[in-house]
Amino acid sequence: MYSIGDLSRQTGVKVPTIRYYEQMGLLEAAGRTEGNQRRYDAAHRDRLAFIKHARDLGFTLEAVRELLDLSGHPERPCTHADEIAARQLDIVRDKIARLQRLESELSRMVGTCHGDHVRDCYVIRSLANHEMCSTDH
Amino acid sequence: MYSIGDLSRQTGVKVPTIRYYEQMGLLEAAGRTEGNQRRYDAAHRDRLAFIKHARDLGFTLEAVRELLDLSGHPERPCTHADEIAARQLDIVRDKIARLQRLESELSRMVGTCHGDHVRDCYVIRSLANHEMCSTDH
DNA sequence: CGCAAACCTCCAGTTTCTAGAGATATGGGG
DNA sequence: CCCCATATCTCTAGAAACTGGAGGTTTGCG
Repeated sequence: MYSIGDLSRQTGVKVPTIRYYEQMGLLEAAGRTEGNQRRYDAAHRDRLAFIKHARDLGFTLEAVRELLDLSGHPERPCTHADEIAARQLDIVRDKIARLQRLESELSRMVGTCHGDHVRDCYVIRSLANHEMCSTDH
Repeated sequence: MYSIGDLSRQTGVKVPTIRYYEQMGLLEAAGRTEGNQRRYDAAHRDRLAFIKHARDLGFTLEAVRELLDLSGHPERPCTHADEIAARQLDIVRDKIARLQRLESELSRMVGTCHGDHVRDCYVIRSLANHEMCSTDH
């Protein structure tokens, strides 16, 4: 039996976040001690590790909820889980592409401050003037 | 003189967001008509375009505030603006790196569903079992 | 047994908007 | 000159996913 702090240390999920997940119905409410403190078992820990892992991968809580639901029904076909992951992959790829465009624009800005004054500053000027951008955003 | 809707169309910033920026002190409060509607001029439009551009580049409103402040003082040295942009570039590069790790893990998940049932599903299994990951996160 | 650390609940704040309700203003057509 | 659709006004609440604090109770070690 683990306390909420034990669970937090084992999974890397902060204590208030664990309570938040319980409140959101993602993590089953734990049993309590006589003094009303939560006590968890290994099943709770595994489920929380699953949630943490999925969150680290950028899944929304809504997607995590679906995934958890699926994992509780091993007899169902797994196309749906694959779909969720594929959707998430699309999102991640899109984010990467957009960030790379920003990166190129920002790196052109940085270190190009030759003038001593803001009036000549490339950073400020290129923010004020969208025509200086090569990419669209 | 532009109405708030004109300004919105010209800059691509939604109407409630313009009001929000005014409330946050990023955009100077516009003059009003007799009937209490906001009326903007070209200076407002340029400033809002600046904000929009910086937000698109991922700067926080706090950073935008600093940048705007700097751009209002052309006589100051521009090292600070360069620093802000450099910090942002670091953040963007870090995000890209982390997203690329996620991308490789997700792409290993997707399309590997050979079993028909969730019990055999790679997506679910790899979420439940962190040891299947090659990268750290 | 004493006491510090951990735990409890409840509520507010974070960030950056976005959306709705209910009321008023504007501007073009008849 | 009036009508009416559309735009605008203010105010408030909600979204997402937590995070932090206040004020009070429980645990467990020495």
